[in-house]
Amino acid sequence: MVQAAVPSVLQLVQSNSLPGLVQAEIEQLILSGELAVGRRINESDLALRFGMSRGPIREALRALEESRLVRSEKNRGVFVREVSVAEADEIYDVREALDQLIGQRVAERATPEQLRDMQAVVAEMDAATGAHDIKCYHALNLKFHDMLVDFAGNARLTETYRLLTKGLLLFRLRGLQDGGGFAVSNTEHKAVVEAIAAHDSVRTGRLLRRHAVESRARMHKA
Amino acid sequence: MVQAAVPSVLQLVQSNSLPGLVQAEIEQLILSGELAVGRRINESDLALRFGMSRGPIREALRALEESRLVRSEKNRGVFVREVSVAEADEIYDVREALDQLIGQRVAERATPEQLRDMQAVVAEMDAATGAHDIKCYHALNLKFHDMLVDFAGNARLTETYRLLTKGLLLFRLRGLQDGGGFAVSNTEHKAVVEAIAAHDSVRTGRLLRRHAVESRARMHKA
DNA sequence: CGGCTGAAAATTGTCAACAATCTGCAATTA
DNA sequence: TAATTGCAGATTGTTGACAATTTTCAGCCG
Repeated sequence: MVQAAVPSVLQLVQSNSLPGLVQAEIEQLILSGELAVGRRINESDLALRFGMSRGPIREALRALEESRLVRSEKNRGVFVREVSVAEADEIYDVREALDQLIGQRVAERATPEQLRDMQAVVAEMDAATGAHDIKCYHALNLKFHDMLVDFAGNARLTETYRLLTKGLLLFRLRGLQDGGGFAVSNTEHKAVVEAIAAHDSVRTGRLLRRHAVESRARMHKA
Repeated sequence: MVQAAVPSVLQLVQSNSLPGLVQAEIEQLILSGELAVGRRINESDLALRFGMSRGPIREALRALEESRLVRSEKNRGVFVREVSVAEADEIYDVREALDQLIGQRVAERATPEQLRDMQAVVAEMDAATGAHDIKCYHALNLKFHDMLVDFAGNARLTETYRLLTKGLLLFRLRGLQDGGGFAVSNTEHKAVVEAIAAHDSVRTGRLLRRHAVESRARMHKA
């Protein structure tokens, strides 16, 4: 019996190239923390693990280097990047500007259905806050901001934003701090969603930017 | 700012890897238009041209794919990307937001020496405008905006901005339009530099954003 | 004449081997 | 003992060959 739900592994393998697949795989390994930050990545090990030769692995690592998830030293190997506080600050600078843009656009374009989806996620975050489920809250928080940038309807903006977000994710992996203030953070989310519901693009932009600013402040506290 | 001699080819080859070198080389080939947009890139040809095997070429192409200068189709090859008007519009959306940020930061941080450098480039652009030297004006214009983002003092912002700018450059390669309005464009530059000289970050940000908006409008006219 | 078929050529995808370089450690020497 | 040297193992860098796939084009049929 065949599972028709997933777009079928066959099609995935046919459309995406092998290096592309392992690129996504390695990215997950990094973002999940299984490949510790700062550590060297052994090409042969990965090749063995994925059951292929080193060629595709090297191509994947080259792509990951371009997206700044790894850095490469000639004849020494590629390392999982360590994002410093200073660089996280740089990223936040850019992110604040982009969040304002995202807020404006999403307030202009969000459909009623999309609005309901966002409200649902915010409600789930409330539940996670009540249950003190930090992991769940983080996952939902990521999902929420992913939805926002998607609903902004600008593919290039999405790409740019995701790239920066990955850098921030990498930073948090260094010393996974609690950060605290879930309730406060979700209060800000609610205000954003309300502004979107009112189709007030200026206010949404301002609120989402401020949310980024506060998020940066919470990072500094930890 | 003076270019302090090239850091010697030896050092370059020792620090940068072979794929990294050819990546920069291919990027130049694309941005200079020598590799026409939309055309397929032949790996063997490039390998022959640069005197190496296909391995490093493939790695370079993967990196270029990640930076969206080429797209890759499985078993068919990689193609120089064609940037549509719609995508150029998307890029401009992001660029406007970033230009405002750049303006703010540069107004806060620019040193007197940097200010003089910027004024010098603007003067050169005036000369190029008088001589109707379009090519020269374009080069100086690129240089000017590169200086601005550099002087903003945020490396990640610089990376992000340059990536988007390359996309726009690729778009212009499709049908290299004159666009017109050099004099107008440089008038805007002058206003920006004046605001920087006054260390008025809010005004500089607003002006630089508006400059991007006008630039987009000029693109649409052509 | 136009479209189909299929084999040859061209091209990409992957691999395994070799060369170059780095790392760690033991032996040597002052 | 501390520093240095040299060797062995491990790892990355690059290559050429082969497999898989696509493209091209001549021949054929309607």
